[in-house]
Amino acid sequence: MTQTSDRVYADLHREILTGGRVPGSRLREEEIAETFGVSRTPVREALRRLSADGLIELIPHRGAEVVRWAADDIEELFDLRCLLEGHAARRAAQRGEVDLERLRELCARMEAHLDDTDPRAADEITRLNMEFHRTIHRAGGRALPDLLTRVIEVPVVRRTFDEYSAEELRRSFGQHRELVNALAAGDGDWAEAVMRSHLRAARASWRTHRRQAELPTGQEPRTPETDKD
Amino acid sequence: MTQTSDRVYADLHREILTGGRVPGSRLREEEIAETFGVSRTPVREALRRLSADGLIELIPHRGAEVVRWAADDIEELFDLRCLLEGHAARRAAQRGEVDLERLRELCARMEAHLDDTDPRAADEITRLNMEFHRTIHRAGGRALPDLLTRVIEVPVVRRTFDEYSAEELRRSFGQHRELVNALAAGDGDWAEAVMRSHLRAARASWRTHRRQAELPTGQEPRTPETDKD
DNA sequence: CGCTCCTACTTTGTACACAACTTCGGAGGT
DNA sequence: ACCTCCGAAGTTGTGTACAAAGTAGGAGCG
Repeated sequence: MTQTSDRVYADLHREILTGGRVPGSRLREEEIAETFGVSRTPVREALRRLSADGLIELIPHRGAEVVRWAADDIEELFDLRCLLEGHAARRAAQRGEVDLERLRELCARMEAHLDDTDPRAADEITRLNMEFHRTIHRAGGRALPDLLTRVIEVPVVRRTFDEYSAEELRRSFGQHRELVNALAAGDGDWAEAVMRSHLRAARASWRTHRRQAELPTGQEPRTPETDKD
Repeated sequence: MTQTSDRVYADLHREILTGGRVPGSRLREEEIAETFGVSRTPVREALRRLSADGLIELIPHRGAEVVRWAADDIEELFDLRCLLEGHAARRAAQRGEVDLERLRELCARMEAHLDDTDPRAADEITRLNMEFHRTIHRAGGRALPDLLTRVIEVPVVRRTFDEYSAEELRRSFGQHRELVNALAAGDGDWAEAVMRSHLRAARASWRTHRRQAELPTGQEPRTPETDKD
């Protein structure tokens, strides 16, 4: 659990989220064990944790495969995220234990990448943005962070901020700043409203880019394993 | 994963929820392995799953112990449950794919135990009630059931319907019936409202019985391992 | 030609042995 | 008397071997 297993988990986790492991592809224990140069034992533990995260599905005596999410499921997750993160923002504002300085620092670091043309800038923004939201989750209560992890990671799969236009980025960062203001004011209603609109905007953007990304490839009409569910 | 591990997981899960394993007590792999007559390997897998459920906490090189939940944390979980189950009820009503016949059957079976004096009746009602709520969760979307499991199981620890008075039971069952009506009507607002009041009532009952159970024992002021968190 | 059954292979599930880490106790020094 | 350091006991982490289950391919039969 502590060292080898953690490393395998973290690496597989990243591979799945960045698209190195395609949804539907199988994960064989031995193959992964060889790749990382470890035995199957820590690999198994890592796979169980990924399964608990909802990122892969374990089938008895058959192995694991990366979960495929239909568009409807992602829509549902956006709704849940809106609900739970709105709640987290409200609670964080009311309890007043949120680390405002840290949030402002994260805002500044994200804004510093506004005119950054380096392709890796999107990854960095994604990381900072995740940390920004997580900070609010933690301030919202004890049970919220774990719950939100399951809801957020999935729609984030294969999606980073490189799909955002400069204008969308600017608006998104502006909402972050307003969120910090609402939290600083201790106004739960305000914080929840900003968070909800922030996430609705993200969903709208996702819908737009999804349509653009879908048509060219043309691999959607098949729905290989989804139809039997 | 399939046979031995599942059995160990299910048994430990039940032991924790029924109070056989007290919060704060440690779980040693070897002891559990001997008790069940299996090796440590499936025991480890079961412990990881319980950890993912939020029922136990794993400490590297030290072992696992049953999670202690403070009263404030349980309050928070009731809030989240209210939020998510209300959402589930709304969605279930709007989508109209809920199995109304099954819900009515579960209602009838619960009501049949209203005048049952058998002490095991409370366990049966708890089981039926859980199934009633789960049916609605499933009708509310794909991601909701797993999410709600984590939120609901914890406050249910060591608590069954034997603490309910006959009047509380009757009111609770009446709310179930009204919920079915709201779902049948496809009225999302109605369904959500009924669900939320149903759960708020449950929380009020929990608060009352908690105060009664707390004072006699007098073991609360110590807070053994909680103070360091 | 198609269907069924059987065998061989692939992959996961469990047991067991050893290594690594943490913790607690006592001996020694200041 | 107290603090520090060292060592032994106990518990988890990892590696490896074997058992069990599932899957796919081909041979035999209808």
